[in-house]
Amino acid sequence: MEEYQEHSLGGRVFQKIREDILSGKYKEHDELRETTLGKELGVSRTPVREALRQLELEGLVAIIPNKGAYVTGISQKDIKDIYVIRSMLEGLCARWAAQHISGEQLDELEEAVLLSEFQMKKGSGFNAEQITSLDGRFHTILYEASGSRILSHVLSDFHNYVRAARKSSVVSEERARKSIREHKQILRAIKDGDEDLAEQLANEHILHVMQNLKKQGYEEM
Amino acid sequence: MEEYQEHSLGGRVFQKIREDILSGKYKEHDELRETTLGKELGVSRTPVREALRQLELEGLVAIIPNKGAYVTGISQKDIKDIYVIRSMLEGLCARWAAQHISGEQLDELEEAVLLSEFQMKKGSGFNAEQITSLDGRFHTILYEASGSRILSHVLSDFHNYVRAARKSSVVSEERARKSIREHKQILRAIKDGDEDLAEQLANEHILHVMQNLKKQGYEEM
DNA sequence: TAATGTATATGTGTATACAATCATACAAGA
DNA sequence: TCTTGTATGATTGTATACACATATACATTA
Repeated sequence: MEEYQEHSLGGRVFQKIREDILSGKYKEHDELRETTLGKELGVSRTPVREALRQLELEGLVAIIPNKGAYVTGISQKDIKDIYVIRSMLEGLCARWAAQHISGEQLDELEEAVLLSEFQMKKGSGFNAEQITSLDGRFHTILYEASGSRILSHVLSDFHNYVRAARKSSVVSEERARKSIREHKQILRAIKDGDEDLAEQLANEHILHVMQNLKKQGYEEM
Repeated sequence: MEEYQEHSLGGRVFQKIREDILSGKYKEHDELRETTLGKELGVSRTPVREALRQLELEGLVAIIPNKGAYVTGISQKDIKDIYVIRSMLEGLCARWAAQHISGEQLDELEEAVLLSEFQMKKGSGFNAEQITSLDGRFHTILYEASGSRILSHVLSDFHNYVRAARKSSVVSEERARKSIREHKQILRAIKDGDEDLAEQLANEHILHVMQNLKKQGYEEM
């Protein structure tokens, strides 16, 4: 389904601009000119336009007809709101996953957790990049396991939104360890088919991530 | 922010195609050819392409590179899922609204409720169109009153998604009456600043809408 | 007959051209 | 000086042209 985003120019332009907005390269109220962006990325206006229209739908860009496209960006409050919403929906997701998950998906979840533990135990290095990626993997599998296209879609969107924030979230090795432990508990509950526990744990897991984020200098939210 | 959607060709094409998918004119797995759509709507391929890319992001269309765009549509299960998710988020929304709502927004909510009651009491006619519109208005104001751009965005999206379903939802005059009464109670709780009650009532309100939907022949979900 | 290669047609992907709109600068008049 | 009108440039909106990918039909060959 997301093939397009990877293979086409327009898709890559979309991802690139989104990345640049989320990472802070383009700041609030910056004007995004089609020709300029096109030149920077080495493409014509057409794919840039398509990307900007998509970004508007995502709420990262505001388009004023016949005038221009302006960065809306994402504030600290937005991130906080997303985590609150996510905590509720990840709970629901875990509950549904406990009902619907397939054997194969269970295996994939196990693998993600085991790989995470392996990466941690490998000690010394503590590859934040890898840990973040595996964390994303765990959640993505969980989304699909919910059996709900809609829920998966929303949660994936949010996940993307806060990716920038998440990078700084797992840098703490201590938090990473706890996070993996929590993943393990969620997995256990889902395996046991304990919906209530799975929901509660997943809910708390996100709240913990949020609390950790606050500690790391996002307290102005 | 949504100016673009109204004034530009691309925006209107987007809305038109979305409407046609949600209303069932285009069915699951139908292929949407750019040239064909362009001819039908009297525009060139360019705005059609932009619209299709946006629809892909919304999940209503799947694009396979160099092949075509296919309708994904929205199943009964999708609608059911949306209502479950909405019931949680509308609860959260009402809670936040109870905290943040402005005097002006309170007035607008009151007005929406009063107009609804007026429409109902006018008896005889029972303008479903009007009632549905006012229901949408009530919720939209509530979304904004939450003070959360993110939450408002998500809920608006869902609202749009199930608009087709909603039309058949309020046709029952009895349900319309109850719905308005529930709106009134939610408004009261928000006015009193009773967050817990507002959340609970809004939550139940959506569940009631869903139950009503089931009664009306969506039981295969 | 079945399999494979080639030609052709259809549709998408991207670039470019042209039209419409908006912003700015500057000049004329009150 | 301030306002208003006009010209000019820049930028977006839309249409079209061309390049590329894919599917289908048909011919060729084993």
